[in-house]
Amino acid sequence: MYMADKHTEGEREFLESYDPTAFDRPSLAVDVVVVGVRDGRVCALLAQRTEQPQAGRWALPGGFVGMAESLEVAASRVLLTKGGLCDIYLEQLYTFGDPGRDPRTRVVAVAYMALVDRGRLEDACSDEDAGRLVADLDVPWAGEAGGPVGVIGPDGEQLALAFDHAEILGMAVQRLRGKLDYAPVGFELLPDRFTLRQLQDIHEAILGRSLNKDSFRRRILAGGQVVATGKREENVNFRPAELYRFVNNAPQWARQRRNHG
Amino acid sequence: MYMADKHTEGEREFLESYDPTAFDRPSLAVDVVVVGVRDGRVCALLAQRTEQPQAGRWALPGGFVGMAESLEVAASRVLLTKGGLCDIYLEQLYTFGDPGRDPRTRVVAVAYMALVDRGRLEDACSDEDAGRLVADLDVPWAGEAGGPVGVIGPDGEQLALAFDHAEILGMAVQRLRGKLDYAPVGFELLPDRFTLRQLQDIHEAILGRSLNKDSFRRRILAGGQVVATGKREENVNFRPAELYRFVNNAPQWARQRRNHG
DNA sequence: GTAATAGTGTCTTTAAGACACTATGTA
DNA sequence: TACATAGTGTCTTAAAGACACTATTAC
Repeated sequence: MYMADKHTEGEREFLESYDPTAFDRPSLAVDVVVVGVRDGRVCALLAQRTEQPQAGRWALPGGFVGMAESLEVAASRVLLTKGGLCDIYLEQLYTFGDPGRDPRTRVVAVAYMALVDRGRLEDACSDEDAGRLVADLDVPWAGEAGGPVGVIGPDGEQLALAFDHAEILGMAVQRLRGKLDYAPVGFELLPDRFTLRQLQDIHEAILGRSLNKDSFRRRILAGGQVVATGKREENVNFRPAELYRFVNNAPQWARQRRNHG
Repeated sequence: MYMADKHTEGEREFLESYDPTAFDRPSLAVDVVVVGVRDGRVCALLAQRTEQPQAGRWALPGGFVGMAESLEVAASRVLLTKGGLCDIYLEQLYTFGDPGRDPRTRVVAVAYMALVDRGRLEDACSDEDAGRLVADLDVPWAGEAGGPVGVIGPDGEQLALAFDHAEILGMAVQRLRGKLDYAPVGFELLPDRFTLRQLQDIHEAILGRSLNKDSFRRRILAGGQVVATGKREENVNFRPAELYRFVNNAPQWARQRRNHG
């Protein structure tokens, strides 16, 4: 057995018991939660499984990690080959490794979360392929409690998720909510130019509750991460709002945590 | 190649390309950062490597993940066999998978963080074994910036860390700092009965800065997570402080996130 | 008594929530 | 003009920081 022998000392046991070919080892995969916000609801990209096991169920895009490939590169590859997306924000979420989470064999999945604006999300989905779908999330808990999260299909029905992917989606929502008050999450989910109202809608969708308009504006404007462009939105039936853009001025107390790579 | 074939559709490529025996796959290990606080400094358990590669350098306790073993169980096993510790707080930190992080072969490490009070930490270290050490951390950044973290030996010298373990320690410090204001971190690092001053010392050590005494007391007492025991500390040369204990009253807005298992 | 730290009361400052009000676009 | 939303000013409230003050124990 690989298990450490208690009778040897220190790190020696670690090395002596190590033989890269002698033992079975788990398969290693990455699964990517591609998150967007659409009409005030958080949504994610899913693909319907066509083969056993779990045929017909909806799964996160994923793939196995190659021997010479970093986890981030594997996630980017999945994003490109299964969603046609590149150059988007990506961060590691959590690693799911319960034996039995995949009925075929032991598969440990490193989950990543990608944030895309609505336009790019719909491009990823409109690849004619009927097996792909952007589904709204149904979060049954408030605050940061956490737990599994369901998905709602285009006709309002609950979709069946494959494996432990409801848990992975739950972790993504939990992480998003937690990051919202110290990281520029919203800007990854919006186009380059956006109104403060659009940004507030994003925040409200992620948190699952409404926010105070005045306080939100004050907080965002005081934060110094947005700057007015002098331009205004068009094609609206009422007073058009100022368009802002995100600036990464990285103040000294910078709290950004991008890829930890 | 494992890489998805772009010419097939949906999840089919995922399944067709999958053969659990056909391809090399990374080894999977867990590394555990056993964190404590000692004399106002955050410290961690390390073991000196006795064999190549990286012989003489200091490493986190770790071990390979068995085929039928969950990641949490593997981390608990490492904690028990390499530190004699059981039944302590454990949470997943981050997964480190850069090719080349281990010179022997591709090893992906799921890092966990364990929190122990000072007494148990010193028990873990005092196992006569000279290859084991509890070392103070040297955090070269403020706030939540993140980055590698060094360790200081008993004579004040900087110790050489193995592999990417300085990065893993950095992630542990970053996570601890981030959790401090919404999770009952300090209680895991203290004995059952503690004074508010001890709790404040823990917070200050983790954050690396001093805190306002009044505000800290108000915040902790208002939080409802501690209750006075009516007893006082003993063997001090001045007015003894009230001893408190932690209560998990789990209010409805509960923000605890223990093991995500 | 003195020294040293525990613990309280209160003022100031800061940021969020509430809400009334003005501004500016379309139809 | 009416209407709908954008954006501002100000009052209230809650929590943190500052600081003076009292309390209690060892010596």
